[in-house]
Order: sequence, then structure tokens, then C-alpha cells
Amino acid sequence: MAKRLTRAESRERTRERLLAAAAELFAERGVNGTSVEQIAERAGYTRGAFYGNFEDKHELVVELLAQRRAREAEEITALAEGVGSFEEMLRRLRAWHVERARHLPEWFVLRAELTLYALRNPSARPLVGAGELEARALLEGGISAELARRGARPPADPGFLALIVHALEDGLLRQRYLIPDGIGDDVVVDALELLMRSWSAGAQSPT
Amino acid sequence: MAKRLTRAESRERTRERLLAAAAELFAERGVNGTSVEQIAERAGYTRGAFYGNFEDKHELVVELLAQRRAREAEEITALAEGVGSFEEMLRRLRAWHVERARHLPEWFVLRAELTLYALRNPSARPLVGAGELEARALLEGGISAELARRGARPPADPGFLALIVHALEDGLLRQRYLIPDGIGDDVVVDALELLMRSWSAGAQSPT
DNA sequence: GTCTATATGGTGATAGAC
DNA sequence: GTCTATCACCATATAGAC
Repeated sequence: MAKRLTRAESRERTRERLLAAAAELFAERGVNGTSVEQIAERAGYTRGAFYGNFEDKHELVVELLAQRRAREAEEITALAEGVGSFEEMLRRLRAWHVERARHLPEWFVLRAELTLYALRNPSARPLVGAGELEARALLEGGISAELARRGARPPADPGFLALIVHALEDGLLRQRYLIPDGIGDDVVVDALELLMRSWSAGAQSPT
Repeated sequence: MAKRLTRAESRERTRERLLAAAAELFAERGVNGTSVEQIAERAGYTRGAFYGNFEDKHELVVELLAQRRAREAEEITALAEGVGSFEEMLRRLRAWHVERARHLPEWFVLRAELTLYALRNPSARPLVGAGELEARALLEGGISAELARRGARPPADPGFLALIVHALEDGLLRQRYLIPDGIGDDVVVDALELLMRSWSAGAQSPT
């Protein structure tokens, strides 16, 4: 009864634990500042287990990077999937950011660490660009659709608008993390609403 | 004739060289990935010179951080100083970003590295927040003034508008660095113009 | 102030027992 | 697959000559 895991499952579980431990430590101390031993130790193993599951530290970092990118992509698609109205989208976005706010420091620092690592490792670099472009494309569709619904002519190339919104989201999270004072969970959504309102001004009947 | 430097100047020169070498290496390999020996070597010295001028690596990083922050502050103030019109401001900003674009990779990565370092060292953390707030305050004044000049009512709290513009600038540089394709030197200024136009729409006579 | 030499300790990665 | 033991290497920081 104690053991109901196949060998593959057990191995997968160990890898998962090592990856999770590494994610924590990378956020705390940086990729370069974290030793293999620390990773193994926090996951509840020794170095032997680490090298039994990963070729070397580099392989683990790349896998962590790919894993995070895949999860982010899933979340974004789930967020956009089957959304009815712009208001519903905003509601979902708001909830998403409330949730994210709870892990903002770890998330932000880990992403920065992994990005820097990827930038220095040509083989991993494509991973960073792909996610950004995907998000931008989704945004572009959403923005165009909503502006059309409001009967507003886009004030610039929709691709540019999407870039702006995307960059703004990034930048706001950075600011929020560096100086949390006075920046609440809703900044990103509030800013998005403001921009959409500005960009569709003149198309709506004034109250 | 060969030596016209006082002792203090000579010392200062060595410190400067070590700091400059460290800045390069930190961008290339990360703060943690750079050894004291590499710094000394690139600056044209050996470790002895390093420890003769800095207590340890930590002291050098903190000084580099403070130096960069001070320069950034100078540049921003110079940019805003004695500016006549919004158009002139945009022209200056454009030139500034063209110049910055030439060193974008190093600048961006070094800033990320130093920020991460500061976040993990409580004594250095205040340094990061201060610069951000200063920039935001300057922006707020400029935005308010320009909107007033155009006879437009700010579409939201000016502090919020400044936060948006500030965050947008940050985010755009990140995007531009990660995926340079199709993002030119002028993005930031173009985006700023678009926002200001959107926010002052309705106040101007239509053509 | 800058050098060389050295003390001391941590690191990634391997070998081989279980 | 996970362990312990071990290797070769590189790090920070110090000591003492010049």
C-alpha cells in the first residue's frame, strides 16, 4: 500500500520535486548562486539523485524555463478561451492578477533570472521570444475585436496597440514589484480599461 | 611628464577602471558568474589591486549600482531641463533613445543584474526604488502640463498616467530587447505621442 | 597601491556500492 | 535511482614583498 507508483511515475515525481526546489532557490539566490547540492537538499535528496535525473545543471535550467513558458502559455489561452464579452475578459483578468499578486516576488524574480540565463545561452534563447509573441498576437485579436465592437477606428496599427498593452503590463508589474506602495492588484486591468476607453473615445455617445 | 596624476586621482582612475570592467563582465556573465580575478584582469590589474581599492566584491557592486543610478538621474534631469515645448521634449527623447539603442543589450542586462542584486541585499534595495519614483514624478509634471496646454482634462489621476507612461517605457525596452524585429528606436516616443494624443482627444479642433 | 603566493573552502561532476 | 566518497578545479580573501 505504501508504494503505488510505477518507476516512470516515481522518476517523474523526483524530477518535479527537483525542479520545484530549483525554482524556489533560483528566485531566492539566483541561478548562479544556487548549487546543485542545495537544490537536491531542498527537494529532500542528495546530489546523487540530481545527477541520476539530469545530465547537469544546465539541463535542469532549460527544462525549468520550458516548463514555465508552457504554463504561462496555458494560462493565457485559458484566459482567452470562450470569453463572451470584453467585460468578462476584464473580470477574468482581474481575478488572474489577484492570484498572481500573491506570488509576485517569486514569479518576477524567477522570470528575470531565467530570462537572463536564456539570453546567455543561445540554445535556450528562442524560448523567451516565442511566449512574448504569442501573448502579443492574442492581445492584438482581442483589442481589434473590442474596438470594432465599440465602433471605434483603431488610432494606430493594431499590432502597435498590442505591443503597447503587452509592454505596459510587463512594465506595471515591474513597477509594482519595485515600489508596491499605492499600486494595487488592479493596476493592470485599470490601465487596460483606461487605454481602451481613450482609444475608443469619440465613437461612443456622450452621457 | 609621464605622470601628472596626484595619488587621489590615480586611485580614482583605478577604481573607475575596475568599475567599468565589472560593468562589462556583469552584463556578459552576471554578477555571480563574474570572479574578482576576471574583473581585475579586464581592467588591466591583478587581484591585489582590486582588494587594495575595494573591501570586497559586494562593495564594488553597491558602488556600481549607486553610480548607475546617479548617472540615470543626471540624464533624466538634463533631458527635462529648460525644455521649451512638448515637441522639443519629444525631439530630445527621440535622440536620447537613438543613443541608448546603441547600448541597449548591455544596458538592459546590466540593469537587470544590478536590480536582482539589490533586491537580495536589503542595504542596497532603497537605491532601486528612489530612481523610479524620481522619474515618475518628473513625468507626472510633464504630462499634466502638456495636457493642460492642449486644453484637455486628464482622463485619470495624473499620477496614474505617469505610472502608465513610465511602465510603458520600461516594458517597451524589454520587448524591444527580447524581440527586436519590427521595433525601432522610436517606439517609446511613438507610443508616448499616441497616448498623449488619445488622452487629449476631443480637446482639439478636428481637421 | 599593486604584486605574488597561499590559506581555506565551496563547486560541478564522476565512480562505484547498494 | 539514490547513496557516499572523491577528484580536479576555481572561488574569495589574506599575508607579506616591493
